[in-house]
Amino acid sequence: MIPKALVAASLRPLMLSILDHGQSYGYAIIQRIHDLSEGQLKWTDGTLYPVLHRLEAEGLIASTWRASAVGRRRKYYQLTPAGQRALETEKRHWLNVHAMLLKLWGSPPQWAGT
Amino acid sequence: MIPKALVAASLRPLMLSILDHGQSYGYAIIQRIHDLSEGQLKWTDGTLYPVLHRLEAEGLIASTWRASAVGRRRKYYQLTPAGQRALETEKRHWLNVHAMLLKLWGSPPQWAGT
DNA sequence: AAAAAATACCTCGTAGGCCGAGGTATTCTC
DNA sequence: GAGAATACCTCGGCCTACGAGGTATTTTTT
Repeated sequence: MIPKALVAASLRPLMLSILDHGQSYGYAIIQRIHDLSEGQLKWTDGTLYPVLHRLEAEGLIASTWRASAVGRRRKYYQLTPAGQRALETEKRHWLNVHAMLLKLWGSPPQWAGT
Repeated sequence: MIPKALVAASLRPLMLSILDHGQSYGYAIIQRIHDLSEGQLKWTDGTLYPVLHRLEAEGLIASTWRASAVGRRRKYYQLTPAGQRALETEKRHWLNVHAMLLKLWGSPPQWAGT
């Protein structure tokens, strides 16, 4: 199971990235995450909704209630321009840290080969 | 500045990876992180030591006090075999999440090119 | 047409962890 | 021997994931 801290760190970038592909709503996002991770990562709605609300409060996403063909109405979220910019920033930060890890993983440990 | 959650998520993998290159001690590790990140990431000792203690309590690293040529004595930490395995697990988890992000970043958003 | 199930959203409390502030011990410098 | 530098440690406040419990609407079952 993916550690809590890593879940926390990937929540925002994943959310913003998913919405960058088009508007979506709570349950669909949970499903999307589950699929993308091939079952490794499971968000619950208790995790998801607070994040959505926080992102909306920050102006990074905007919501609209809309009826669907089936089932009850859904609250669709979509990226705002600020959200697009935030996504770029999140990307940069993630890649920064990723680069650090690659540096460490790339060169073998001191005692390798002896 | 790197977001708190991302700092938290990278703490353990970075720590284990650094020690995988050879034993080290608190202040040196802080310095190493600072260098690796090119100034992006700054750990404080208030962050570092609790993590080191936790890792030691989990048996992933082991410590030995040793005098140095200059300054006061230092507590050197090194990876245990369990730590090596934990590093591999951390790596796997990180790469899992990284793969999810790449999937999302790799294919362009729906409306791209229109 | 009730009752039950399914879909979809929301919120609170607990627990866990970062990290600023404050503290100790040792060595070096003047 | 006073002060600075090095190195380690700890406490408390704050933030956040998420399980449990809750509401509203639609669909299915009997």
